[in-house]
Amino acid sequence: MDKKYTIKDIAKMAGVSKGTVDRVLHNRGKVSPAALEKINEVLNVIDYEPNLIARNLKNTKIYRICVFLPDPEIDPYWRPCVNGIQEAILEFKAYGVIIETYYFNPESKKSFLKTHETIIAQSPDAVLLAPLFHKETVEIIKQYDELGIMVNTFNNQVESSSIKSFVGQDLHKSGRVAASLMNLILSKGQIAIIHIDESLKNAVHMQEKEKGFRNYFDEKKLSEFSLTTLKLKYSNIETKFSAFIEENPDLSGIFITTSKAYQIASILSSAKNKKIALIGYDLIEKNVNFLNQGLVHFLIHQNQKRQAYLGVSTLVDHFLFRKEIPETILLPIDIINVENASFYS
Amino acid sequence: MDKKYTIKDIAKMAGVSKGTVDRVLHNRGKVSPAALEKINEVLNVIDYEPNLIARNLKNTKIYRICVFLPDPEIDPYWRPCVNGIQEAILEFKAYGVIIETYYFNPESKKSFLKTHETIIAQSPDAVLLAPLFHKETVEIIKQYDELGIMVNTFNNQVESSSIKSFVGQDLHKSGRVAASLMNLILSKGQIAIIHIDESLKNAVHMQEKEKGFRNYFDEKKLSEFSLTTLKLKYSNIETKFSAFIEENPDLSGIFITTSKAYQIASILSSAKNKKIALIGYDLIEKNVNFLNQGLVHFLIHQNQKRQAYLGVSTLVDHFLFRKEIPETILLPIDIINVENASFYS
DNA sequence: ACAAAAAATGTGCTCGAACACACTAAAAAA
DNA sequence: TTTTTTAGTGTGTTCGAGCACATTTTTTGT
Repeated sequence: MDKKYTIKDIAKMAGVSKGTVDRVLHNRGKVSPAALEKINEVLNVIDYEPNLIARNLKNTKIYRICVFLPDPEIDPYWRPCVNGIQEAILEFKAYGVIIETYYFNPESKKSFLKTHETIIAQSPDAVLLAPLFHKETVEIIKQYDELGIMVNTFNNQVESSSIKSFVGQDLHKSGRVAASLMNLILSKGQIAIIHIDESLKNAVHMQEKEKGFRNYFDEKKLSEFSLTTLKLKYSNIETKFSAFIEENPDLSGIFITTSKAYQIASILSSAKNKKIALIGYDLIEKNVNFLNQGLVHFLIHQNQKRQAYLGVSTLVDHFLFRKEIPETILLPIDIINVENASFYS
Repeated sequence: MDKKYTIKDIAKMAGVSKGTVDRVLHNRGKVSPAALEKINEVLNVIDYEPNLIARNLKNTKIYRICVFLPDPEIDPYWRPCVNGIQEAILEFKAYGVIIETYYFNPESKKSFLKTHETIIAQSPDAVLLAPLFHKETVEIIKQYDELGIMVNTFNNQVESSSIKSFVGQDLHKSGRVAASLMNLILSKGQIAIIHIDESLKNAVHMQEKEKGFRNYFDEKKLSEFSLTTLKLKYSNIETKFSAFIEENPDLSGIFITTSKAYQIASILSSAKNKKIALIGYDLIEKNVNFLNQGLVHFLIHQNQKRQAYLGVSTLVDHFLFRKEIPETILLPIDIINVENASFYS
């Protein structure tokens, strides 16, 4: 009853050879109607599942997957991705899957394209890609497509018909989540939406979050709040933000659309400023420190590690186990405060 | 460089036969010091990883894992677990792993022990167990141990030296998480901690959550709050709770330690009561409905589905891939509000 | 009716690890 | 010296799917 049936079993039951069973199962070669019927009869009765282990054993092909992402040395946001990929490397090494990471400078389209060339030269079976530059991304995806290289994207969404899959988060919704939390902490006042980013290549990212954030307040008709947007660059954070605080004494909440909440928290802490509600992104160490100090109220966990891991593992599942690659995997928008933070790192 | 080395490769390189390499790798049989050294030399240079696929192919053993949990028909709390197990069944069927579920009546120790007998009769390789009755659990675990059946537990923690592993959540911490959210919604007032449970077998569970909840308020010295505990049984919820509301007009928050928040929300909604902050557990449909209506503010996601899935998959990983079973897997305490709920189901 | 072509079916090898078994050579016991 | 033991090594088979190739059967053409 529980027995695992093999092709040999089926052949014996149907009174044919395993070759014929194989032809029926894979719909290849010539099979007489009589044999077809006999085998189908058996297949209808028993519950045949091919042994994936045996199937893959024969397949000595080594799969090469290249992961193409910004250099975490330049933008530490990508550091957790590397960990997720590392995990995948160890897990799938034993299955003959080689996973390699290639970094590019997120500031430089040239570096992006150059890294792309390097990857092409490796002739991988698939590429997992963090598509920062829209136009260039569409271009290189076209190239991969022509070379028959499967492409999967993560973190940033790009609309292209050649893209098979995307792993990431709904940024608009994550902005709304932040807004709902802000609305819980505060009952009125001015709220600043602050974009801080070194590369400014994440403009779409940040804007999407802002839209979601504003959308929540608009939808709920929360007129007792006023929302201001502020863009900061690495070089001018301290001066520009201090000036902003000065000009807006009623500021009661800040939503930081990137993982740089700690920079704002740090300025606020040294300024011994009155309580301002702070909501940011990502469980990086500096952010968690300020969360523990009570200066940051909530962090939204983007789970880059899992994004990268899933990006790779769906590809591996496809190659090794012929699983279908889901079109989009949207990771949950985890709400983190000081009490549950420890479980997410 | 990237090559996957096989035992045959090593044998050739060391100038011995694959049998000798096998003896060295598995430390069995007799090997001359000379051969040992030659092989170790090769092993030091290359990075040999046995092909798990080939290893498992030979192993035609069918593993039987029995999952032992309360009947979801009696307590719907366990419904998601069944889904998680179903997922595991499909995923591991192809590897010759049979996973069967056995239900017991959570109200009846007799049913618990009877189901246990049924499972013993199956002589499984491992059991995944939701240990409701403490004394009986310790007893049956001893039996499993003597029969060489591996035991893994989930959801409820039981201290026993024979238990190999536990998958669940830190209940004390989850109480603290609820408290921190409550403290965010309210600035003062009376808060009720309500225990609702049909079986009352989850007493330890609920108490642990209450302890964590109270611990938060104690630790923060939030004297502007007063905490009251209320125990409700299925039969008397409506009357007893209505009376409680009447007696406590200042009640401003309720923390429900089980998944029955919807029952309280339903009473509050029909009573057209003034805003009372509600925090409960579990993303069951009725709870999510009240979350969407704004009557429930937060739900804490216990992720029973994942608990059950991980409970099974760690066992499978152990049998199939000889992975070590982690002693405890603590799932994150997910904070859910109306904005991010959709991503968790 | 016979050869040739086409259709249908069966056989046998491969993948890599694991392990049983056969075998050789050297050491110990007779 | 011959026999027995044991240390050490190699060979060969198994697992199940997949596929190339060989073989048999049937059909077609002349």
